[in-house]
Amino acid sequence: MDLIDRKYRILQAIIDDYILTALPVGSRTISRKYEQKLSSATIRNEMSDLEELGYLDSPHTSAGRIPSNKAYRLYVDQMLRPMPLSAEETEFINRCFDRRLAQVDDLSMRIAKALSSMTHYTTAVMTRTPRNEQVLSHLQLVPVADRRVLLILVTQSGTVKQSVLELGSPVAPDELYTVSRILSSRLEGLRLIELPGALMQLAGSGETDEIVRAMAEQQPAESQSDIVALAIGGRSNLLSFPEYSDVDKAKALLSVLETREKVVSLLDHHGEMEISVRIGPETGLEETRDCSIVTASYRLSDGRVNTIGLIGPTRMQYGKVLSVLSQVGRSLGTILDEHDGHE
Amino acid sequence: MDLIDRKYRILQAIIDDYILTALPVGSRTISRKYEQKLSSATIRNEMSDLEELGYLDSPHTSAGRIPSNKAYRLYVDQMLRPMPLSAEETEFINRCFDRRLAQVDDLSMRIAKALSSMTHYTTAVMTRTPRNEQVLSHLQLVPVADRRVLLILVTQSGTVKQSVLELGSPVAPDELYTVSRILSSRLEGLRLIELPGALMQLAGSGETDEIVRAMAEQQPAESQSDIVALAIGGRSNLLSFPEYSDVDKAKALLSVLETREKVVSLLDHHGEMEISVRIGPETGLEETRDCSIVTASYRLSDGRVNTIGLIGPTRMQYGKVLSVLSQVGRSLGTILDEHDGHE
DNA sequence: GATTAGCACTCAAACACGATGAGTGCTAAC
DNA sequence: GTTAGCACTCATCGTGTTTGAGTGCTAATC
Repeated sequence: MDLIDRKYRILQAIIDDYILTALPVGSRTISRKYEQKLSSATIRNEMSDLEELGYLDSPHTSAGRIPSNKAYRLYVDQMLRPMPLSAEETEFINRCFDRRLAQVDDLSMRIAKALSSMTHYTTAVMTRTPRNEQVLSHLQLVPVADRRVLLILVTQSGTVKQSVLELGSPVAPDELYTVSRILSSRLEGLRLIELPGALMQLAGSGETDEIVRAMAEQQPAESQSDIVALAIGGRSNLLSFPEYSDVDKAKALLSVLETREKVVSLLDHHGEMEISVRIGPETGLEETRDCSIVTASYRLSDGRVNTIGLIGPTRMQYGKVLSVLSQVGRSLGTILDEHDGHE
Repeated sequence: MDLIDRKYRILQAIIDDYILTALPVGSRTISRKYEQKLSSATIRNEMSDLEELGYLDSPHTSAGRIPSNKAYRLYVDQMLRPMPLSAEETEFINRCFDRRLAQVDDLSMRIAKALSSMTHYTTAVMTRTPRNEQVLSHLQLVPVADRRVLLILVTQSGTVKQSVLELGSPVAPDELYTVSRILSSRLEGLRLIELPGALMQLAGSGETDEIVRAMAEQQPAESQSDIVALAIGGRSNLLSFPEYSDVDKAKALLSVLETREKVVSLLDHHGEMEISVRIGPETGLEETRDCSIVTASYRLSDGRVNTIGLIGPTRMQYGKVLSVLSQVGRSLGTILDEHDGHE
């Protein structure tokens, strides 16, 4: 459905204005601020058409019009002008990645905070580590208490997973080191999901039986699903939007952010796009039917997938958000290249 | 200042009622619901006295009275009746600690969520690991990339710290294992803050120079301050309280929860008490001047300090909160005894 | 002397009401 | 096709009124 040039421009003006003010926009406003050649009456006619076409809604008869989800869709897909970031903003983003990169979790939180302070939306950063792509690089058993042993698994991507094993009888520290060396050399290079099987096979081979069995028993439980790390920043930003001046709405949305599975489902978009914009019901949750979510996903070379998501009212500053996200993508790319380049 | 019995009872009734309803309570309410022997006029006289004594405030002339911070203080210190938990509640708390205990961080989050769902307040759990009490148990270097090495430090308490070392030139994996064994046996038993010094001394001893030096250089930066892990749950609960139906107030409080240092300062009370209740301005932050914070601290045998805090309006269900917290303390104690008992 | 009934008074909250003004749709003129 | 003009709608805002929960005070009662 092509919109003739003028309708198109008017629609764009309406969306721009509404995104800025959150107030229903009337014909007069457009005529004065955006299309000075046309009278408000003309605009009115066009707006009437646009409503009929499903691009505009009217909250009530005398209140101006607001863009529909369909309009936002069109806006995002076709109307968005590239909106370059200021030098300070680019600088700011780069500085976030500047320091010696600490644990991923920490970095995620830093990204989340930075993005929410730049955009004034709420940001969630998810790092998903698929179990079945993780390859064991090193294994270490460390005595903690008498019959309690800390098992440390290091994967080739440098991720560390730890868990505690309960043993039936005490084991001497020295023995643990020996077992660690043996197991480490035997199991190195296996994918994590293959561990339980491999351990079971080794289990019959001698005195270290019990440790191996304990490991074999514990692993399956943990290898079920991917490891997902979440960091969320800028929750309080939500409360600045007039759409959440109703406390109940704000509460509902905050509750969603407190439910891990819901946040994951919001970030896990199934499309193929690197950057995706989902508007209103497209977000997939009832509670977010008048939110929009913009996500960007990056697949790291070690198989991990990083997803950054911003959430806000459907009246979102898509232009700004998309520019910021793609700049972050570029910066992140640089970092990761540096990091993995020499492998 | 002793209050004669009747005044005391009336004050208690007022506080109880206000905590329940959040509405200023009038003389008639007390006369009907709490002190049926007395007429509202009598209550009025008593209330007038109580106001003069500083235990009650009146929002305006014809609106009943609300307890002052001084009243809450008295309430917490002297009026609180022990309020045993129901069987289900105790059960619920125990279940939280039931499963195989995963990483501390995860446990913290579980505690935070559980407490906030039980009490309907917001919960923060802080685990502070003092650098200078941490003793090295094991050290391992793991190759990640060509000139990038993952350093894993395991302390005697079972905590794992990891960091990435940048080397000037590549090192063979086999060499890393050898170095790990040597360093591990040499450094074991040292406190973490002693590491840089010890490493410096070792640095002259041979070909492994570079690795040791890299470690020595990195450690000081990290050993500056304690490690503090934070988990916060139940933020959205705040929005259920009528005192936060004003979005701006809610936003201000949520912002505090987003500022790590502020949360830490709220949880880090300097008193000696295991359980502390701070009311209004006693919380120490301007932003929380009409909140109360109840914290419970537990010093673990390995030197870590665990602090659990609940935050809500000064009109807080102190009885319930204190019972829940002390039950959690008991459960946590059991867990930790099990955990450390055999050492 | 403590308690209570009674009464005048206060004040926030709720409600009704009209004025205001931003907006629309329609029609007729340009 | 565009625009001026006009009748109409409706949320918002200020105003005034009512209502009711509350107080303080005084005088009568126990």
